[in-house]
Amino acid sequence: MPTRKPTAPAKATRDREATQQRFIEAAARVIARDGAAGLGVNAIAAEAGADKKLIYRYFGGLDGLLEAMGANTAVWIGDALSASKGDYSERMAAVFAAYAANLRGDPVLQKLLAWELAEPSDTLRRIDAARSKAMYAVMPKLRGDEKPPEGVDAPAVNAILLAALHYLTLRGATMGGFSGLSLKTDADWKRAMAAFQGLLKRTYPQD
Amino acid sequence: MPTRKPTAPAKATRDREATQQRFIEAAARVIARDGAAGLGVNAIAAEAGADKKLIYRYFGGLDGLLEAMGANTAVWIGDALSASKGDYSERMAAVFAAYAANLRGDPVLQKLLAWELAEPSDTLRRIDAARSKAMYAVMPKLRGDEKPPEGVDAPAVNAILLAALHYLTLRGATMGGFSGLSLKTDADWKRAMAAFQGLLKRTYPQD
DNA sequence: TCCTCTTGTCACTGCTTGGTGACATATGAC
DNA sequence: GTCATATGTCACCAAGCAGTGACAAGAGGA
Repeated sequence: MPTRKPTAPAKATRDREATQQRFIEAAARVIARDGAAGLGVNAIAAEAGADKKLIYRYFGGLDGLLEAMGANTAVWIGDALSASKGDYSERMAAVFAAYAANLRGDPVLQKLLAWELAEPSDTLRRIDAARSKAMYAVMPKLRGDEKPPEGVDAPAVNAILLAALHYLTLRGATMGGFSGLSLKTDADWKRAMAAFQGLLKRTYPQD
Repeated sequence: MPTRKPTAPAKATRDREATQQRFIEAAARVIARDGAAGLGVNAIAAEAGADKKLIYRYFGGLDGLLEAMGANTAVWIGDALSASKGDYSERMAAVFAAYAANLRGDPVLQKLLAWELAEPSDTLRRIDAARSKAMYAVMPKLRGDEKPPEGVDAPAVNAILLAALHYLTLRGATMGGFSGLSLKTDADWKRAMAAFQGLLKRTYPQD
């Protein structure tokens, strides 16, 4: 009795880079669908239609694959800046709105953000560092020459508003709202963004 | 050959309620230590020093146990309200500070909040509903008779600030900071709370 | 043609998980 | 005392997991 089937057709094409890319995209799909919970070499390999052994061979394991995936994250900023006119608070609000819309449409990024809050791991910390560098770099550019008003701790305020944006986005995606504020429809988000803009207006007044 | 050891001493005392309580406390310890990831009947039973079978018998399963645990959550509000003097923004800031301090010292609640963001489940939704009812009930009492200023969407603003508080607390616990704002020491938090208070002051001005 | 290295496939181990059936024993009613 | 029942204990199962060794087969150089 043979312990081995006579043969399998083997992959039609033999292309390491293409296979790696398939793994990376599969990992993103699995995260978007099942979140960090259902993440594992078995699930990713099944999604990619390839063998999990290759994950170890090409990426050294699951962590390596996730880092490779994190390195591929898009930039999602930039164009919001070019279109920014008006005073500081208006430009800030425009960037906030653009960032919010982008975040709301990116389930993978959402899951990564949620994952970071749940369990700190060195891998996640590295992914976060690479990703958030782009965001931090925007802030000074955004500010331009203007100084924040007296008595306003601009970095702290911006961190607060950004934190709220992250939290509300995640809550909207999972629970549909937070603290009595519904966050399902576009109208809901318009209301929320108006409140953000109001806070910015009052923090960085007339220019 | 016997399939069974002659005998085990059996629990010293037989007390269903005490055992249930041991399970509830063990579940809280496991969550505080390992987060939602390492949660499971095996881990909880081991932590409680009891048999997992009893979890099914007494709580109907893991979900029932978690709900029983959620029902035991403390109130964490109330005394902050009694000590609240001054205008609306000052009272609000006092409640925020009290809530923040309480949240920062409650790893179980932190893990539950993070878990809610990661994977929506009916159980978590029920726990959240029970817990947040208390918070929602505070808001109107806090507001008293005063009306919010024209053009201010008070519920949205409060949701934003509360969301930021949650997010920054979780980020501080896992990553030690967010968006360039350090959130490790008490001084860090004093700075953050000052920024919160500034936002409240500007939103709900002189009274 | 032959030979070697890489890419891909599969079977298998060891471990952990959620969940259950079978059993032992303390407790309290009678 | 007698005995039913609640309480606690343990062994076991099927399923899923991460990780690895052995093998097949395409690709390309000599």
